[in-house]
Amino acid sequence: MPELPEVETIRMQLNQALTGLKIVEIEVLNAKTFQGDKNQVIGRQVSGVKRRAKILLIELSRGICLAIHLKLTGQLIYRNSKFKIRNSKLLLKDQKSGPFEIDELPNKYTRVVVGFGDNSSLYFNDLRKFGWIKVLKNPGECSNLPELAKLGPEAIDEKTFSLDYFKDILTRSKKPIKLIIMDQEKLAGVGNIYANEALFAAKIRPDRPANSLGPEEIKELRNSILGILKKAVENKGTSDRDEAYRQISGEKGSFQNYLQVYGRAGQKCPKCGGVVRRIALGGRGTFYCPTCQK
DNA sequence: CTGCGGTCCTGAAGGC
DNA sequence: TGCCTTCAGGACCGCA
Repeated sequence: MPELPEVETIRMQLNQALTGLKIVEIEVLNAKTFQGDKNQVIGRQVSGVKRRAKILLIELSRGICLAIHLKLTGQLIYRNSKFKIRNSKLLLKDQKSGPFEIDELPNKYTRVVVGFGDNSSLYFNDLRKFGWIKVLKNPGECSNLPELAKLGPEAIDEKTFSLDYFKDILTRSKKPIKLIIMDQEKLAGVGNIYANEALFAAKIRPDRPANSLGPEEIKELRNSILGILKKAVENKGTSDRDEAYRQISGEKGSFQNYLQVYGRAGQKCPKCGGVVRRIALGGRGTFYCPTCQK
């Protein structure tokens, strides 16, 4: 599922691909996915692509902005004319790592298609239909959007996500620590995968009450969150089991190769050889090593 | 304020 | 084989 590193990867790639292009068409295949008036964005040029937490902001001319949340199964795939058909599949040309097979678009999960002036297209695919695109009229005042107004500091930014701030929010709650670091109002951008991985790296059990962490543990957990998010961005995100997340080319990320506990219930802990356990916290799958994490 | 559970949605997996 | 039930999961919403 797309979390901060996946959305940041998509942001950088879209910023490179879309900046300067003019939107000429919006095709809405699932009405609930696109909220707002598409006529307000048609004819406008992309000035840049930003991100806040897990939300993408495609900024357009005249102060209009498209906000996009991929939720669980959203993908943004960008296609231009550098494709050719072979055996009903498409192959991407001029890839450094050699051509790779990608599906034809639109597919059965395509909910919105954005067409640009150079004949390229951006496909919003979303199996579960939880994701959305919203038209914002005042991007300079993104606080107008409830989803943006309440967000905590960016979990990848060591300045606003300071040690003092982290200590403060942890000492105020006795909720399980994993729920706190996944709470977007307290810390923005961490989802289930990176919460599990950061807690493993910091050797802290996910069900520990937040206010039971000592000063060294708090420091260690903050460093783990910052470090893992940065490494995940360097690896262009995690394309795990349900295969939902893709880069805008359709390629997978590679951070799934570095996962230690997420999705590995019953398998050996990579550190101690014990068995990774799965519990439920806040109704979400939670993975940890009972030996390594205290 | 906190905490809990329902809701959205689809496909995979399990039961019989 | 095939139908039916269960479940995952980010964020919101309503209720106790």
